Amino acid sequence: MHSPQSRLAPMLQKLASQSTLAEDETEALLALPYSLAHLKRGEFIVREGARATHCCVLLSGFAHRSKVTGEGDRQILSVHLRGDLVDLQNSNIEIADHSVEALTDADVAFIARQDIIDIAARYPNVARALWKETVIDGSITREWLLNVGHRDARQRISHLLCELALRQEAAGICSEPQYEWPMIQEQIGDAMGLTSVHVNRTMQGLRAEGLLRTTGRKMTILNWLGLQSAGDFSPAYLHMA
Amino acid sequence: MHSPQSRLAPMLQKLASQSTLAEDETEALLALPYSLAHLKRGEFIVREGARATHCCVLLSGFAHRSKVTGEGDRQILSVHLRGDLVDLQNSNIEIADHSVEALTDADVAFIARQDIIDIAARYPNVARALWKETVIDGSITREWLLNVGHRDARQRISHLLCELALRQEAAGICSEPQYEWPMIQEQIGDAMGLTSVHVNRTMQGLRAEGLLRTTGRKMTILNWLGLQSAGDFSPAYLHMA
DNA sequence: CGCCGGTTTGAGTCCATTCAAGAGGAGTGG
DNA sequence: CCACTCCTCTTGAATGGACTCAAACCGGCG
Repeated sequence: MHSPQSRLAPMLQKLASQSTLAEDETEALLALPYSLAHLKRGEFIVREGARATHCCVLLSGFAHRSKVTGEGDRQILSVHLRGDLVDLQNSNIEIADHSVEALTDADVAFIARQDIIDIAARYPNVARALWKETVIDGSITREWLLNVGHRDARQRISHLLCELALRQEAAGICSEPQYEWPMIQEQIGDAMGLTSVHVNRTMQGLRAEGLLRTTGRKMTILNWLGLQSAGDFSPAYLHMA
Repeated sequence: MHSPQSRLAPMLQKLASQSTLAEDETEALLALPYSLAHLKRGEFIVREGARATHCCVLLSGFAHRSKVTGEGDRQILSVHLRGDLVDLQNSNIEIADHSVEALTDADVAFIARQDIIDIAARYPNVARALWKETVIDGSITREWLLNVGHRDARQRISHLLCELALRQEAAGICSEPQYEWPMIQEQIGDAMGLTSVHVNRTMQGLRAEGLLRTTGRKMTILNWLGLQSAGDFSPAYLHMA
């Protein structure tokens, strides 16, 4: 790839893993204007209800998207890692319907909403790739809905662990059997519709079963098949190549 | 609109309510080839795991999308009504990640996947409208995730009632205070992660509070503000104009 | 060394489930 | 027109998974 050095390479890698892009399309994507930012854990990238002006690409670290109920309970909607176009949907709508927050320290690039719209208008195949990205994001959200709606705590948590492990491998961040584990138990609870207390007890169970081990912010999966079956996990919904 | 009579008008109405389309774009959409089918309640339109070949437009009646766990529990992911492009995401992926099923008798039009891709490639603004449709669909799924993850039974059910009432109004199907009610209690349960027994008891509560009345497959909302507040409902996530 | 964020533990409570069984209503066929 | 069936809604009683509300523990860091 002989285009000028762009920090957007992780985004390209992600898109290319799900769509085929021509040379000129790749170059146009890499040539997108962007601004960089380094975020500390807990900083917000977008706030629910704010006017959407930019789309954020994660260059390193982890982020999550969330919404809150009127009573203040938070639902984490998805977890994102390097290369993800975190709030791509904001290219299409005026007002952000959820927040985006850094889960760990993170490097991000902001691309102006209009630039996304323009490149999509100029390159139909790029439009299709971005659209597909949105579709896959939707598929993951639907699986989470199934997870939260119809699986018990042990299954939910195992399922989440499997998903993030697999996505880390796909993004080339980590490989079997050790993975980054960016979430604290309270966040797992907010993602899975459980309390942190119950997450704690359930994860103790998983460890006791010999399925995994955690040390700090790392996780080791000791029994991949076991964890997969504990989580009723099958990766089709991720639509990986 | 002086284009040849097309049964796809409800789809146009839906798209036009969320995006502005030029005359030629409208005509191209209405000129899409399609095949018609009449479905009986309970018939499947697409099955999870099947190869996606067509995209389905609802011309009348209701449909839902769903996934099942390995244990056979069903999660209803969304409910659709006239004008909805029910499985638009299938234009972008090979294998359907969920099923689509008629909730009532319904008329549908099938549009070939490739035709959707082609029209999107030719008309960037149509691509954008379809993409936006996908984005809004995702927003609704995310609100459902919040609903199922962090609200109690009374809130969940009230929220669902509010959403479907509002969408029926937007689609011009019904108007205050009486609405179509296409779901049986077991389906409400499958949508909200509850058992039909508990749905039953909870809805008795809502009726006892004087919030609504149901007769057969119709529902009357007696206290819109009350139901909205019971469901912690605010319509921003629907991204209506 | 003491604070702080995160994890762990305990005991009591509750919302929702399970497992039946019964009632109502709409359609069907004799 | 009645008997029969199927589907949906309703009700009851017992059970249980997850929650609440603390309090204690633990490791890292200033």
